[in-house]
Amino acid sequence: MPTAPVTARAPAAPRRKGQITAARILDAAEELFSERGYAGTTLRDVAERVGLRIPSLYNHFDSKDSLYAAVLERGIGPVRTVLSEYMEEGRDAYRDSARVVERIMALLEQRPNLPRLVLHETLSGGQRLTPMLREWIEPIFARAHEMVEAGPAAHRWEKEQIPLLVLAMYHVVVGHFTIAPFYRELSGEDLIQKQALARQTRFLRKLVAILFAEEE
Amino acid sequence: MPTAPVTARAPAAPRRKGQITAARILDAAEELFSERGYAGTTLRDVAERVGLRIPSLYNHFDSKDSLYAAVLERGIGPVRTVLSEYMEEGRDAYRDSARVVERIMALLEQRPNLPRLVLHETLSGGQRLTPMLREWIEPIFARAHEMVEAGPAAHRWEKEQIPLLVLAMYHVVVGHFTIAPFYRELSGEDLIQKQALARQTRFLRKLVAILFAEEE
Amino acid sequence: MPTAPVTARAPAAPRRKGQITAARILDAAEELFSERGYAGTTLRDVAERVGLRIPSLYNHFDSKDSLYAAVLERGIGPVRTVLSEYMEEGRDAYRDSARVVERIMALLEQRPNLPRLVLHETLSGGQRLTPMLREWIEPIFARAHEMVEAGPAAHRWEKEQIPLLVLAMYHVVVGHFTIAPFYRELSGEDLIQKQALARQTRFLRKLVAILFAEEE
Amino acid sequence: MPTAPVTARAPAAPRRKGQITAARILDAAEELFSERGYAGTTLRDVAERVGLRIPSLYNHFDSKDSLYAAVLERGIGPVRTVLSEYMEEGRDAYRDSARVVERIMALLEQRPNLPRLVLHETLSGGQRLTPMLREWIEPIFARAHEMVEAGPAAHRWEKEQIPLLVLAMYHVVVGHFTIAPFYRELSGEDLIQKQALARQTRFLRKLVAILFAEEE
DNA sequence: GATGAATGAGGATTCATTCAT
DNA sequence: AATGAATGAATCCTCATTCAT
Repeated sequence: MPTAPVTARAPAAPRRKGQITAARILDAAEELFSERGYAGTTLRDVAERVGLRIPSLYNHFDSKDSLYAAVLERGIGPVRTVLSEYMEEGRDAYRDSARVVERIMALLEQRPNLPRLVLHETLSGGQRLTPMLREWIEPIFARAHEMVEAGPAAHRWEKEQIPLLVLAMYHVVVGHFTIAPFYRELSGEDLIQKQALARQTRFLRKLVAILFAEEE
Repeated sequence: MPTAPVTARAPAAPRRKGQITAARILDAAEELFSERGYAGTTLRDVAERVGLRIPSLYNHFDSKDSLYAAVLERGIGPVRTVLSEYMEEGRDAYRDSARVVERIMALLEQRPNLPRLVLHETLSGGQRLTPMLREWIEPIFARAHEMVEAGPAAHRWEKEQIPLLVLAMYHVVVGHFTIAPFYRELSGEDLIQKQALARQTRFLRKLVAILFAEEE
Repeated sequence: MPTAPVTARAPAAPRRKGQITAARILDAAEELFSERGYAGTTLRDVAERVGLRIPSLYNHFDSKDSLYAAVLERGIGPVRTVLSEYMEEGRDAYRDSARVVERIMALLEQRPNLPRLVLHETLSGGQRLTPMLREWIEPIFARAHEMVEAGPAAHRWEKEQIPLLVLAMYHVVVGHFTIAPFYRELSGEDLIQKQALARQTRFLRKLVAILFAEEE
Repeated sequence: MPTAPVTARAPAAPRRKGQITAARILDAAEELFSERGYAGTTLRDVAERVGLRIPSLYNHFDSKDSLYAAVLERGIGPVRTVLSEYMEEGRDAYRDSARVVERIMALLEQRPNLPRLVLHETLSGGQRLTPMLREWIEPIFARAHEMVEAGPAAHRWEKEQIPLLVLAMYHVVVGHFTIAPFYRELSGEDLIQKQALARQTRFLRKLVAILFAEEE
């Protein structure tokens, strides 16, 4: 999907090559930015990985900064879409709460670099992301908050703990992806493999069940 | 040497001026490294924050790299100590499990930049940290694993989920600190303030109770 | 070829589109070169002003350098023609001396960027212009010199002052055009407008009259 | 004077070396900027001429731009001083009119690159100079205007010709310096040599005498 | 211990130019 | 004739580091 639809139909190949190159640049940049952060990534690295010379990058992006913005946008865009759909879905959101986690996991499976990308921003105060994320994350927190409050586990958590619970879920979901490269280095296991992700999804489902379940 | 053993002598005796300077450099560097990562932090930034000129830094540290190592060492050292104590403590570790979280939280309260520092390493595969952390984190995982297995909640979790559970706890503990600067930007609330940390500790205690509790 | 001999054919027949484009490029380049000099002008600027993309310029000119040469040639050509005519005209050149100024002013009115263009060359030692100008300017100086010597004001000026007088006239004529953009910025008045040029021409006539007049 | 007072007295050599270097950079930059303009001058050229590496320039100036500004300021400063003195001198300015020319010539003899420097700015509309020169040149024109109007030659020139006359004098004075490198290329003679300058000053004095003299 | 000055290495960016389409 | 894409060379500038003072 990143590399353009490539809908393969023969005729009218309009500017295809350029867009493919642009997508390849985005792919390379995404990996590097998510791994090394903005400052730690050089255009030389990006160009090398794509198999281009540095100035060629400028045929597709105006600057390192705008390349970074494009990477971020491409990654966040779909998530934003899914989440905003979810936001508006229905009032009985609690019932879907388990499904949300799965949908997000499915999404991140497609773009496993995204959490690391976002985390880099997060670590530095998110100067770049804040405007973008404020409108994205804020309603989610609000929604989640209200969801928990209305759910069966409401009485289990003090009101002031609910944000912490939401944050905790966020950390567990996102953390799984962010720790992956390090975990691989440490244990040899790749947490992002299909199988590992399935396991984690199951785990998350259970976690939700336990934490949001009614206390008997 | 940079970490300044605080050579105890007369307690009122002011440390050598040089050691004070070194500590101030470490402080500044810690903040910057944890916020911007290694590549994103320049010696100019560090020097400016300390109120020195760049070459003066070299009177206290051999290189940017060794400054970074010193920051890491100073931060991680105490944690390592506490944890290794804990590792060797006794076999009835489960009983202490709740206390561990609190001790770690108390530790991180002293050095709230540490998680972000470590996370930066983590994100990039931890080339720098791996050797250091392998010996630190690995036993913890092992220990935790065995702890959970021996605990009352063992039957609740499938065997293959236990590492995920441990990781999850790690993410929740660490994530709280790493998201702090961003959360402040977003909501204005400082998650690292004494009060917020106390609340989070309470929350964690409950979390542990729920997740590790015996299922009735 | 760039200067487009205007291959005469049917006078009404529109020049080839290519030639029109070439002329538009020359126009844009002339303005930019005269304002910013060779180094300060980029092909991007030129292309933008013409409404083309950079590579298209190469359909009309071999290189930035040859474009510059073409601009220079197109500008200087006519002046050279007029002057060489004048050079050969007659021996009684003095009588025409007033007329020369007017003819030159008329010429420069058509191509007011030319003096700035030449001046840029002049400032840098004229590496590019010297060969072209040596054969152009030198005879003029010679001629002017001889003209003044033979004229009625000869006794007023010491022999060694005559070159300075000629140079002075040159500076006044050329300077009027070169200072124009700055003068406009400063005072709002455009020295190159028809009216202002007419005034300057009258002023020059008077100047010539005074400086070359017989002293009684 | 550019290279610092160097008042040679032995003691207290405070930061002498750095200022000397800075002055040498200014010297080199002045020559190059005046010859090739801002865009045509590279820091590599400057550094080479000074015998430094490029980054060293940044120990003395913040940027190419600020180096340029410093060159301009150093050059224009003294002229500004002299002229502002002159501006306020006395009401009987006409009597001094001849002397002004000589004083300006003396000044430019010290800093013969200045006119070319200024001319470069002038050619491009003087974006950089305008603010600086507006306050410098404008009063001069005003003053000169009033001077001529009050002088004995007033009736010779139409009122609207007076600014042209002032401009003409400006062009002759400045032009002599700006044409010098080209003239040397052309004729081998150096117009900036002491002797040549003396001759030009005499010529200017005569010119003033003629143009501002009473018509009999 | 602190710093001004110098510098090799490298980083982002621009520019003129080429080539295939 | 026009242009998207690619690129070698160069430009300004920053950075970590060294050294003499």
